[in-house]
Amino acid sequence: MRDPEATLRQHDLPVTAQRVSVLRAVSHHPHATADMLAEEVRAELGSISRQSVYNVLNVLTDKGIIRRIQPAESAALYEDRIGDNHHHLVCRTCGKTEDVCCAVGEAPCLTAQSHHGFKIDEAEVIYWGTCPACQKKKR
Amino acid sequence: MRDPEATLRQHDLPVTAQRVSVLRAVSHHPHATADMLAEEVRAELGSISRQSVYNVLNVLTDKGIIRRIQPAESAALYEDRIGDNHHHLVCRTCGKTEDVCCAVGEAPCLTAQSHHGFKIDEAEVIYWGTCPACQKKKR
DNA sequence: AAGGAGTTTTTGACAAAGTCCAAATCTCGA
DNA sequence: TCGAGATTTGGACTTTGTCAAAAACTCCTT
Repeated sequence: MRDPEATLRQHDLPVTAQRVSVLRAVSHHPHATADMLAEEVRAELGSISRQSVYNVLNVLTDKGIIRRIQPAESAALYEDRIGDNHHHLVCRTCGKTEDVCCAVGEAPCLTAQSHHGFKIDEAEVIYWGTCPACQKKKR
Repeated sequence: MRDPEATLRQHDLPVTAQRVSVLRAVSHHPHATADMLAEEVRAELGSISRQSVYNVLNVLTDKGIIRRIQPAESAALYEDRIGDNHHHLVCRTCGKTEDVCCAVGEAPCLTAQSHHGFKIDEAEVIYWGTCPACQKKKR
């Protein structure tokens, strides 16, 4: 994210310290939870309410400025990188999350064979496995 | 699910009324939440504690007798149909969930290009879209 | 068929992640 | 600089689920 303020203005969102800081936090810490981001923002601004973090994250997500991912058994994670249709790799043991390029092609990168009349707009893919660190620990 | 009792015995699980009933409920109502299943079971047994529903669902999931799916913004859903590596189609508006056959092949049906050293064991795919009913309502 | 060891079920408290609402505060155009 | 309208706050509340201890039950053994 080059310039949080400019990004907000581009989307007709009033610029507030909370929004700028949350946006910067998401940018610097991809795949962080709302809670982790709140910590980050507090380090910068001194304080922010829990509700504001959620407000900001919801607005940014609605506007398509950031993307929300919600792997099973985890709080929602947020990321900066949007529009490139990449997917995620999640460690079953420690929850570590990494980006992976789309295996197939353009979004939606997969097409269901029988779509039951649904109008599909996204194919979300999560690869589940064990990260290198957790593989070692288990041995 | 042909015979809930036999299934439980095959997995060395003591047969209890609660387990039999929950298993039957999952079988008759694929993609139901723990809460919906509890309702179902109450209609059959008269009552069951919330904790027992979770206990049973957890045991059955651990044993691989049923499968848990957790689409974003929804409570966990359970289903009977396992081992065939099918995926899901979820309506963004009403949450309606349907099965779709795997678009590619055997499990894990996709392989990430760069796996970052992870040992991948499953590729979970969720197709997001709008179901026929919700498409009509919006117009 | 009864006894008992070991599981399950139940009950009630607790926790995490979010949302709802109203009051206070802030942003930005005029 | 003012003020309308949007945002932030604080606190209560909801949902989904887990923890722990006591009561009840299952099923093996005799």
